[in-house]
Amino acid sequence: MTNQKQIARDLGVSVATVSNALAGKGRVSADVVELVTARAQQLGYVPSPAARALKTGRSGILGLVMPDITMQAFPEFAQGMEAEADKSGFGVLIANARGHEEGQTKAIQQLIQRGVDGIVLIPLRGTTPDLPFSVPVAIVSTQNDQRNTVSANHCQGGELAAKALLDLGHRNFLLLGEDTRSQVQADRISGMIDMIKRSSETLAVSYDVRWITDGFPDLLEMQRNGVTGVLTVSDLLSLRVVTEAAMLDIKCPKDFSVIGFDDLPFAKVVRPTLSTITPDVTEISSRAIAYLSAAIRQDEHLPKPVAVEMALCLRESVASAKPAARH
Amino acid sequence: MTNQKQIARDLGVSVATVSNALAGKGRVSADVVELVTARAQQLGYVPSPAARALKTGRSGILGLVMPDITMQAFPEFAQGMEAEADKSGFGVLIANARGHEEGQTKAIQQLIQRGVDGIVLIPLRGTTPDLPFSVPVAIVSTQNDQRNTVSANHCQGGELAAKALLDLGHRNFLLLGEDTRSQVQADRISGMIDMIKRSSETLAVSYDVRWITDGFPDLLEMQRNGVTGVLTVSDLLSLRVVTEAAMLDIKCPKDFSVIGFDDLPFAKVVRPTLSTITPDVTEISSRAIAYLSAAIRQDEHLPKPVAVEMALCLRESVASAKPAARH
DNA sequence: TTGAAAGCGATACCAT
DNA sequence: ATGGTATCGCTTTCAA
Repeated sequence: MTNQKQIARDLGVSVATVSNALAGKGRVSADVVELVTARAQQLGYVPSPAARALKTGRSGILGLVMPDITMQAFPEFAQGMEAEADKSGFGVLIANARGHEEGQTKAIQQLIQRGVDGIVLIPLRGTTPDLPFSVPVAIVSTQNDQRNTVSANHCQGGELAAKALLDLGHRNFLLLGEDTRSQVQADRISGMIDMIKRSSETLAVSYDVRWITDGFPDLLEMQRNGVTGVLTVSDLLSLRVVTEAAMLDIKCPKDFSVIGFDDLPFAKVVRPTLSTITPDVTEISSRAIAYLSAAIRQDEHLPKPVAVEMALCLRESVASAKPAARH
Repeated sequence: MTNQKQIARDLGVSVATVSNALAGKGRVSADVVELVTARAQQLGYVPSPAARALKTGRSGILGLVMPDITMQAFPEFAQGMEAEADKSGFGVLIANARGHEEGQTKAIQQLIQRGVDGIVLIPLRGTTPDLPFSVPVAIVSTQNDQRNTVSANHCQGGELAAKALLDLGHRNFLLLGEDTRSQVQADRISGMIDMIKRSSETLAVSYDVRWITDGFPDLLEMQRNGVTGVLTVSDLLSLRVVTEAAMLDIKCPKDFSVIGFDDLPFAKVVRPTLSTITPDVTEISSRAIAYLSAAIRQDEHLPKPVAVEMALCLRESVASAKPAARH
């Protein structure tokens, strides 16, 4: 591989000059800069990241720890992360917690051993990993998590979902979660409940919370109870509800409306297309990286924790409640 | 950060001894090894990857270039890649081609600038990127691609899907693709066709190939034509077919059977659960990495290109063809 | 404006 | 078995 020494020799200048010329810090005459960059180009010079890292103490690499790479919203998040990191000149090294706490700890250790400058951690549900002192960590969790650095505003997302159905005339709700240990899901559900309770002062509303770890709810019973609004914590659950219902000849959106979370790739494809609460992945990624950047350059003032607003995306899976369907 | 020099000073030995002790190459007395490792442990010593990379010329990092991170099978593949790379002591740096060829080229360049030892490339459909000379690249495409290093055997997968439905008595097929430019999809479809044609010597069979870029097929017409077997190139398409059909009161698997590809996460969740042809992601990843490992250590004999067998996974979306439904 | 030289931390060769 | 030291490629300080 071609290096600065070779360029220096070719041009009869010193490596220091080559380095300065390439760094563009203006210590060198324009002519020399011209010459050096031209020759560098010619030789296809690529600076050695190892040497630079050794000298500067920074690798320019961030680590991304996911609870389980097959987690639903991972692709979008990894994509957002990569794009935003790239804007700030960072590369992204991925690590997988493999679904358990030891894996998570190991993933963090490994990233450190690989010399990352900082880590973005999406914690496993229900765990509070002990963080390393050696590199800054940005935690993407939920606003109710003590150590949260940035997250979507899951409560507000839940409120948004509930409000959308309330506004369409729905009064009786099924709230569907998957895993009670997930703080994210708990926040989404609590947002939904808040909004429904708030409207109960002026309206006759009801809701029932179910977690599928206790078994999938009986949709026929749900219908008998006059439920027309289903709010789930994930598009995957929405998909399950819609298709299970179809097998019982309960049709969405004719018989009930449903809103999920995360705008997973299939949501636009399945019929009916699924309404969803979408996180602003770009904004979340960009803030996580801004936090790490600040921490890495040892800024005094680190960005305060924030919860990024979620947005409602209405598709075919919601419709107005028919008067007949109301209590 | 603590380094070898510090350990050497603490123990009154030389850095060379520390390095040798830690490397465990047996040049040092057992006592000293003991001492050194103990002190290293105490101080939480982590070797500097930058220094090691500079000296050895290897970063221990592989790059993974995806066509578009939101591509359907990405999470599984990234996970498999990361796990297999980890086994061989490599880290994985992700890069996103962002759906276009320039992005793909840029992604490759960037990984090189970050000092990766090798690259796993999943090419964008219909592109033949020019590869760098500086690092080895393993291409994961399809067996009909000249430069393929390892891939799933998409043809065989297509045959498997067709055979499964033929065996269940289906005779009239709709083959559904998404994008004609995709070599992977072309191979899957051609495998299906091969199998159907082969059986046409003894059976009365028919098939119709459609690409959804030409519009989504008319499922009512399909039913009128007596089609009971639907083979798609992706579970996402299967999902669309099943749910679009449900809206027309054409039920799967009562009225037709469907098999897709890739075993996407929702396939087990939607009702009916979707039958699919699954790639052996672990095997593919492991072979890609074996290839790169060999290329990196400049082995004479690089592994030959291989196509890894795909497997059939039968779920609720297929059933025997009812005699009445046959021609 | 340019150059010489000192490191960054680990490795490996050559002495001892 | 152990130590001294040159080296990897780059950045940065200090001199010229």
